[in-house]
Amino acid sequence: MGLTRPPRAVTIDDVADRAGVSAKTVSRVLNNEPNVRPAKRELVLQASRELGYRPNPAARSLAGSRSFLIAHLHDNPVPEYVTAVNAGIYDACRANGYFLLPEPVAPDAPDRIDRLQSFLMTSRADGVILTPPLCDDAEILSLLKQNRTPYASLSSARQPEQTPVMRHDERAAAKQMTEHLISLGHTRIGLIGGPAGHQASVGRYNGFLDAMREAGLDVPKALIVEGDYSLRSGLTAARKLMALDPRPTAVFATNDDMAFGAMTTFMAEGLQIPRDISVAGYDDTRLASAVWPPLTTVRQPVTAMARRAAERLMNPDDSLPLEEVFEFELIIRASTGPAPK
Amino acid sequence: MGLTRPPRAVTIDDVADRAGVSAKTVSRVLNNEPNVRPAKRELVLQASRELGYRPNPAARSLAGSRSFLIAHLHDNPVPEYVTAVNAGIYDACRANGYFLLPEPVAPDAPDRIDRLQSFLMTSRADGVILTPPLCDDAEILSLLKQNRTPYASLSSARQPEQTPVMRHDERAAAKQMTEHLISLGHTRIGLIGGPAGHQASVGRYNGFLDAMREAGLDVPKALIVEGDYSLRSGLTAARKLMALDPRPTAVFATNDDMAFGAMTTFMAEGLQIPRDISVAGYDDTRLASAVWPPLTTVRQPVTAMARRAAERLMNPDDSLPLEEVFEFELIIRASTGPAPK
DNA sequence: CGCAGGGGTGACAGCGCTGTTTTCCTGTGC
DNA sequence: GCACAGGAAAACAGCGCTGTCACCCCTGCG
Repeated sequence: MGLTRPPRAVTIDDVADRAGVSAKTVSRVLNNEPNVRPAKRELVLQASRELGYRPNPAARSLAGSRSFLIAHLHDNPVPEYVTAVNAGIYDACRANGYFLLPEPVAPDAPDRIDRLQSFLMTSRADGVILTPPLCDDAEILSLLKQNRTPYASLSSARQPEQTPVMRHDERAAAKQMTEHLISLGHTRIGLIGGPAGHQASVGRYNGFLDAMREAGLDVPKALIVEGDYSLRSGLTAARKLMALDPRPTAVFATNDDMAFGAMTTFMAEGLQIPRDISVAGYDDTRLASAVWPPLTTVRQPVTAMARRAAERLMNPDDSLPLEEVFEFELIIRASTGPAPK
Repeated sequence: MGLTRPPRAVTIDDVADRAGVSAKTVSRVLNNEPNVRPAKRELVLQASRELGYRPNPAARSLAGSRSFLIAHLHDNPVPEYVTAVNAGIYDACRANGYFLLPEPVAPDAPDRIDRLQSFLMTSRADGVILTPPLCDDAEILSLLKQNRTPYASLSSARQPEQTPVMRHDERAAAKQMTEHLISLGHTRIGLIGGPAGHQASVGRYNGFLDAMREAGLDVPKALIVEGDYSLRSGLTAARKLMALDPRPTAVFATNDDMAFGAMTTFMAEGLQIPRDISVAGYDDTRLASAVWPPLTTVRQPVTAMARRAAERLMNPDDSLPLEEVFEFELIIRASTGPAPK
């Protein structure tokens, strides 16, 4: 059983021989270590190029006791989000000679901590990237700490440890989106929020309140419905909002999936969007521009944030601020329009 | 620069000492090699359990000259597809002690062959999973052959080499879908096909023709429009179909994204789906059930196929047939309905 | 009762790198 | 012209496993 392939030739010794230097010097050159005369450096580089030499990662790992692996722990149910994050980490890894190891974490599995521990020990990943909602999971953070595994996160929550955090200002974004709706004449605006435990939910919720309050608008409890970022929850939340009298003329769902769910409910009930009701989302997933009408939403630079997080992990620099804040962008499309008279 | 972490303790020697056997015997037990007496086997297993021993993958790779890495080369633009494939490979890898290494391949980059070569040499992946449309790329197949890298594919095309191929019967699926439309009374059915070079396109196209021909229905050239599996191409293809007189009463898009594009065009033009025009897709992506109206489509067991492909790669068995055919499923939803009078 | 044959086991030598130590060399100051 | 510091380079010893081979001991058979 199992795969075995004939080993390939070129080793560091071949390069050393060809360049007329020691293996260690080759190692120094290829790892950009100091104390090599430029002439020799060039010699080594050329020999390496001519032979098409690629260091054996297993040997490097074993000798250097690092794996050149960055793990991406993910439990986000939206595949596009995971893909976007992966893309960013991948870029950074490639540029630094690391590899990306994506590792799904079952959100509610009771043995997820054990499995994660096992993953950390078997993979020997040098560092870990955390994304919401995993990044706010205290158990996991403490497991990482205990394993002394460095990590960086894409999160909005305050982190308990001194680790790099990439984020955008969700509160400001949600506020702007709400202001957009208000500027269209809406006064009864429903909010479909995320689960209360979820940190991203808090910022978005507060941003919504900020805008409403500043505009002097009332926010009755009934206008705020809790979802869980799933499409299905958007469906049912929208049904609750529809049942109100008077019903809201606009709905801000705090992620695109719930917005899609809400749109489906409204359209199934015969409402026209945005003529009868406006809908806004959050995240600018791929389908936001694909559905009809295309969805007004907020775009955060997920890939760039992930890239940066991975870079920070591979090139630690204590002089950098732990937190980096990225720009978001309001994407106004056809799903939001003037409030009906 | 770079990450370095304090090495962790437990090695194979620790386990050997505790069990009172040689390191080699521990190795034998943990690799399920024969010639170990049950009693000793149990001893080793227990010692290993007590110490929480995890073999160092770098050392295993170096000594055994295999990387325990399965690469997933992907250039499919639909993130959900890639995610579904990843999930399957991941499962199989986990069960076999391998790791999954996803590697994006830029579809049209001129240096993609060089980059891939470099990837194969640096990663030392033991095997590769190929998905459409990459799996039909002759240059890449020959590169793999040349590197003696084993691979398995999810493909519909006949493979030039003796490698495992997981597929479903696209022609039959497309035929069934077309028959579904015909049974609803449609006679003028438009087809939005994939790019001509794309192998999956051919089967779906032929299945469509099969059904039309069997029903004795005419298929004028104008009813067949070529897309490229992107949402945008669905948009424009639908516009061409709308311009026809008489216009089709149903459209079969050979993937969901193009179907979404078509739906958007139709709805933007004021048509109601399925009252005025029916739309069917292919792939059952996550959003097929999320848009309004939910999309009638074909589901192929992508994850299961990917899992199997990876299993076949890790446990080669010449007695198995190279090709395995998986069941598809017609998912009838609300986007298709009776033909208008 | 002796011997071939084979299963069970351990000793040993690397896999291809890098960290550490040691040696060599070059340039400086007096 | 010589001692010496410190940079450049090589020597060396592993990292933690697995492949190979030698060995032992047991069985079955003549």
